[in-house]
Amino acid sequence: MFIGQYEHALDEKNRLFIPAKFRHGQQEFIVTRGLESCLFLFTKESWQQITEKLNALPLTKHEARSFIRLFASGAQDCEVDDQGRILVPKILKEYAAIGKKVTVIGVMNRIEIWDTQKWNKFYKTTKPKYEHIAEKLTDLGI
Amino acid sequence: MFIGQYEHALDEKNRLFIPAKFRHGQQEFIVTRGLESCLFLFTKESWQQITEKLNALPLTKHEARSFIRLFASGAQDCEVDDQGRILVPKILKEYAAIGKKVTVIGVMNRIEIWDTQKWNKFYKTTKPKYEHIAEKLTDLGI
DNA sequence: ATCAGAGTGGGGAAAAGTGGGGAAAAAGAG
DNA sequence: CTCTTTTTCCCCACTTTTCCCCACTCTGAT
Repeated sequence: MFIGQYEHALDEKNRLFIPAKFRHGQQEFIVTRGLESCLFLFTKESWQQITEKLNALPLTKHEARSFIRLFASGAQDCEVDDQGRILVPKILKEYAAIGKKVTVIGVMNRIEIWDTQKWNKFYKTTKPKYEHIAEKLTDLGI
Repeated sequence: MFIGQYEHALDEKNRLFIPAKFRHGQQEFIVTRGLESCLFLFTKESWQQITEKLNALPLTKHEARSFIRLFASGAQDCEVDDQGRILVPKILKEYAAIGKKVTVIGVMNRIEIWDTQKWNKFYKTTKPKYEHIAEKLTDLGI
């Protein structure tokens, strides 16, 4: 279960540090195009689960096929080096419009990689909604 | 069940003492961004319950994705050290604008961490309302 | 007075995080 | 196919943060 938020810099060699709390032993991740122009990072296990779910989708639908195409074509293996970093593929870096400053967040079964500016913007606009839903949760006795 | 109010200082290493009455055995908590810019501290068990309820919430896909993103990104594991302290993550410290003096309160199934100044302000403005609501409750036989 | 548990503070080792050099491998040009 | 350029990877050196441990104070109970 990945949770938390971290800021890291992408160095000139496009290497990104993966926080120690996200690694716990994992030597390898799968990166792919995410939603809202961020990148998704999966462990091998959760990648497996997702592809299984995708395969269960009604493939006759044109939309589903297109989605899987983009999802799979953007995916790539990422090895973690001895310093705990991965190399961000150029294509995905461009897709997510990642600059020098990067925000890495844990979202339960996946890790997301955001350009820090974009993340801040997303955070700002989504926060009011968040508080609204959070109030609902506390009303439910949480 | 957490009740009570305590004041503690955050030391230079951002460590916060958790009152003994809040610990009873717990070696680990989950901290998250709370409402009214304080921090929530959950036990692992109630965290589990929350994530389960989250999945049951009737939200549109996009809403759910955004909410889980904010919720998970604001959360973090906190181990209690041998002295009964946790390390407050920098990002969350900034979020709650916590200074040197901290007020820790028990709110039933969660603990809340407030900057003492903020807490006092909140307390002052809410107290009259509290008495008002309390009167209503006594009408109900409580 | 003594003791035990609660609460504070700090030193120092270990781990996390950062940056860069240079070899090996891959890609592109002629 | 060969040579050059770029990309990838492995290694080393360094800074910062986190964690573990010890020592101390304070308060209340016996």
